[in-house]
Amino acid sequence: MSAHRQGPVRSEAARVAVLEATARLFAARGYDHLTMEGIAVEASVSKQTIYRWWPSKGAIVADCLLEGRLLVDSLAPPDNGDVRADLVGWIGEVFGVAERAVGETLLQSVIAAAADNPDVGQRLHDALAVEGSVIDRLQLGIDAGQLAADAPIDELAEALVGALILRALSRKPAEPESARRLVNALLGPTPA
Amino acid sequence: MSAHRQGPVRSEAARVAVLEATARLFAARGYDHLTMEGIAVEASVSKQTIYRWWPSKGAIVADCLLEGRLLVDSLAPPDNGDVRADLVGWIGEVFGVAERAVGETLLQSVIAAAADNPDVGQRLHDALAVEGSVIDRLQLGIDAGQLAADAPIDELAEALVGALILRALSRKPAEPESARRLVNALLGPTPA
Amino acid sequence: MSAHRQGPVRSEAARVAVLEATARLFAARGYDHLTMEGIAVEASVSKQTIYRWWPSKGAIVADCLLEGRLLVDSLAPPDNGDVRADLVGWIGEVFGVAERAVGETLLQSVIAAAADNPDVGQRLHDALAVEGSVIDRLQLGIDAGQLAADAPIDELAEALVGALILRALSRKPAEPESARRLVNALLGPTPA
Amino acid sequence: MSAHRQGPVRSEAARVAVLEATARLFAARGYDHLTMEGIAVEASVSKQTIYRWWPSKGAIVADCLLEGRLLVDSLAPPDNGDVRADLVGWIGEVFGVAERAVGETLLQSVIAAAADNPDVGQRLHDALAVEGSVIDRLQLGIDAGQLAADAPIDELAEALVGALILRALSRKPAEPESARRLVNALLGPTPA
DNA sequence: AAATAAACGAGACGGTACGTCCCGTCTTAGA
DNA sequence: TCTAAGACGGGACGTACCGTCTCGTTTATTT
Repeated sequence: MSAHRQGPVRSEAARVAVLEATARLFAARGYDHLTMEGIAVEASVSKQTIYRWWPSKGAIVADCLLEGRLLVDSLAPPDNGDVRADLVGWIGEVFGVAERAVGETLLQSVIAAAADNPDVGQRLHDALAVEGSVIDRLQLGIDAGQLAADAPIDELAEALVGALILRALSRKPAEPESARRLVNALLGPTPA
Repeated sequence: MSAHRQGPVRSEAARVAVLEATARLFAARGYDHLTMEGIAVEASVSKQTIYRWWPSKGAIVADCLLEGRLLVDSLAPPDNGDVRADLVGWIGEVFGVAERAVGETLLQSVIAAAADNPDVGQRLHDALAVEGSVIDRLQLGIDAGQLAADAPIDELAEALVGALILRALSRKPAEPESARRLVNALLGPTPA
Repeated sequence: MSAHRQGPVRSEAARVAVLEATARLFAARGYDHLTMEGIAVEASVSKQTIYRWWPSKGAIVADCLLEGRLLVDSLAPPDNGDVRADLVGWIGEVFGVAERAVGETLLQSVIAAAADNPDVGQRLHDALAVEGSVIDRLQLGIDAGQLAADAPIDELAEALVGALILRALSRKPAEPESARRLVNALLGPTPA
Repeated sequence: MSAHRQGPVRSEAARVAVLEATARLFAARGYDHLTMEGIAVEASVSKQTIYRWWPSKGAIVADCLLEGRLLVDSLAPPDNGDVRADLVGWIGEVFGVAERAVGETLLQSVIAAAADNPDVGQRLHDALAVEGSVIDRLQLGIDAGQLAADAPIDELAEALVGALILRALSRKPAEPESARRLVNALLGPTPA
């Protein structure tokens, strides 16, 4: 007598194969062109196995995001001493990553996934605006005396990332000068 | 002698029927559930007529946006005297509009459309951040002496709208308090 | 060790439903008005299921023919003792069957199908001229001493059926007298 | 004041262009692939002009047939002295013509057209079995004493042409030997 | 060990929508 | 008033995926 179930357990190999296949296809063709059948074939897994563990392609993408398979670490702003300069540089890099993919996908694809699926939205928010990266960098700026001690870093991070997303959506090229203006508008000019 | 082409001219009735049908279905069921066939039926128009003039559903939605059939005027921030209070109220209203639709669609749907289609992205950017509304309201704030004369209103508008989009994507409920914090973070505290 | 493939097996129910629906629609509206979509609906089967197993409507019709779902047995010439009289009667019957359908279809429809699809052509040839019926009846005529022992029954059957087809194509009404002349021309006059 | 109608009369150029285009496309791609739009483009004529004068593609094909634009004169059996040999040779030639086209079309295409359109059927019957050619040749055979004076040439011609059509439909290759057997079966062996 | 049962690959199934082709009718401008 | 050009509503095409459902095989428990 026991609560243990009988039979084989979930295959880790299948789970990983699905996530890897998804990340691969996502990067290559974008969220829209991602299909359950395509993932199944790419992962050499049956559709049933996918549907057994994930309810939708959005859920798989959310898991990929959670495991850091989609947006690479290089998406964390660097720390070279100057908050403003670091953020300006980071913005350029983010767009660079975005444009690496076919067309210009990646960031837009993630946005599409987020618009389609609440989980992805949550994770996107966390990944970009919360879980460290931007907020941490701003905190370091405060510590270094480059920002006011009471700067509302949560809101600033949100606004900064939001502006980035808006630009990605509107396909405005991200010139350094415009990035600089944005950062200055949010953080104020460099103190004397 | 003439460059005029021969034959019947594009049917304005069909054009309008398609845009109206699209706006109707978009509002009712969201961008994802919007289909070319559905539009054709709703508009009592043949699919071929749609494909003759628009390459994709994204393009139709972009035209709707351009003609103001999707985001109603109520999306322009009001002018009751106080920039900050007006913007806070407006944010709530925007999310209210969004949630009016089935599920919680509208804004998210527009974002999905934008992620899917460059034209929609452009128009979204213009409609929300540029063509007046927010920027105009900020300018009025400067005129009223509530904002610094040299406030970078273009960038601030972009950041504000961006933050809104990010929140819509992450499905964070928009409590007034949080809206207030965001506005204060961007515009600075009310001057004495 | 096994060559058995895995997974579900072809649904016999679907196969039969398609053939029955095809036979029904074919008889009712003719080959030209037969459509893949119509068959799918009538058979309550998805189009994909049809295309999975048949490349074209011609192929489905060929299968119907093979299973005797289109040209009923009554198409075999009877044996009432006199070859010539039996064939004359049979010709009238064939045209009668043909005219039962809307317009005057059936035989013409089969011809259209045959012109359209090699398989149908083969089967039509076999069904009418070879696989028994006419040839068998001629053989009985030889056995009964009503035809010369060395009569070239294969060729005669072919010519007889061919003449029928030609008449069907040219929509000449099939009067008994003309049928009699045809039979006499091919089999020679009744021996004394 | 007069009964003459006003305005331009039917354009002979357009009429001929349509028939020529039809014959060209028919020979090149067969009856099934023939389309009204294709004819209009090929003939540099508007669809309306076609529909003004012909009710269907079948009717156009019938007109082509009537003007001898589809089945060339070479389809008349030659006269080299021996009816039987001439007919055997002619059968081979007919199939040769048929197979000249892409796939194997021509004769089959004509049959398809006949099955589709009563007029074409009539004309086909006349062109092949009546209006001379085969019947005339048989008459010459009678005159030459190679056939019985009372041979039922109308019926024999019909049977002969019918057998040809049946073979075309069933895609049986037409070997000379088999053609010879057919001719002998119909005309009887060469008299001593 | 045997029995049991879940997970797996493969893939057939009823559906929905796609984007294209042609139908036959119609509207417009030019000759 | 006939014509070329071509837009229109409609219907069918053949394809791609959806999410569900068998199959037969493989594997891990539990008797």
